[in-house]
Amino acid sequence: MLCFALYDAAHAMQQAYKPLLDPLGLTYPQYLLMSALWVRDDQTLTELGRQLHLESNTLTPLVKRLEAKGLIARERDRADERQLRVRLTREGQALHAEAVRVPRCIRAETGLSDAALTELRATLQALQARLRAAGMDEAVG
Amino acid sequence: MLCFALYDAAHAMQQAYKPLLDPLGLTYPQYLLMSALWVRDDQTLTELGRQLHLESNTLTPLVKRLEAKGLIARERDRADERQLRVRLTREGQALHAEAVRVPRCIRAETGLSDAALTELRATLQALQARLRAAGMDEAVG
DNA sequence: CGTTAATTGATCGCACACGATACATTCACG
DNA sequence: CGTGAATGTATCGTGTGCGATCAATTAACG
Repeated sequence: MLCFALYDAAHAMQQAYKPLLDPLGLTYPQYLLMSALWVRDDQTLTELGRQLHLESNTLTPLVKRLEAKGLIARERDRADERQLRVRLTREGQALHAEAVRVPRCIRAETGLSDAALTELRATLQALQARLRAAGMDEAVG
Repeated sequence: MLCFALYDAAHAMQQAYKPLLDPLGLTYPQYLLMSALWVRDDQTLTELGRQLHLESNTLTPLVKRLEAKGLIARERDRADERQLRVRLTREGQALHAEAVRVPRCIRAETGLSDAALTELRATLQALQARLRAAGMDEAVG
């Protein structure tokens, strides 16, 4: 059962992150969203949704909790007030410095070589793309 | 970011299962639990938890929902009344026949060869084991 | 210019998942 | 035997995720 191996490994990964993220006051999905903003700041909700493959019904409360922590700011786009722009606050930017060591700790725990890690990541990305493409076909056909 | 690739692929897998599980009236975690019972019937909650890596606070409502659907039966062990034994009902056993085609459909969607699928599964199992082992060490140390 | 269609977020309800805790049952020890 | 520790399950609160739906804003069309 590949499906269970994937489900199980994802849970194990989330639990491995937990002790590292707790001191930062972040949950795992919150960390992923912050990571997206650390790569590129000032994105709209739709843009973040496209990257994380999450809908507004998941993102809206997620973003609101990060706002409540003072890590990000939410404001409407002046040009198109339908769009919500999400930006890092000074605290949110500062947290990046503390968070940089997190992925290194995880990489150590996985015990994977650089090559193995890169290959696994590529395999998973391809798998995800295939599964989503199959889903799209089905919706069309 | 391996962590996101894993997170994302697991979500894609869950979404790929959805259209196949909807006709069966099962969610993805419910399907995984049923699969465990289809492999070995009449297990205690703790045994199921060890296989799925889930706690009682997740399993109890999950099992109750499957009981509400009439797929399983919950009853206390006669010898040790602390333990809850979970058994398939006739309907639960019958559902197995309808569910056998599900993993084949998914395997087709992944586009993975037998060898690639086996290797990926092994890699994920090893990764899960490493991450959980690292977590145990930390708890001890 | 005004009505309609499309886009964007937000809201609601349901189902996990987990930490912390409570409770009942059984076991171990004196 | 009786009492406290250990075991097994259930409950509570928080935080995702998603389907369905709604409101607000903008764009498109006659």
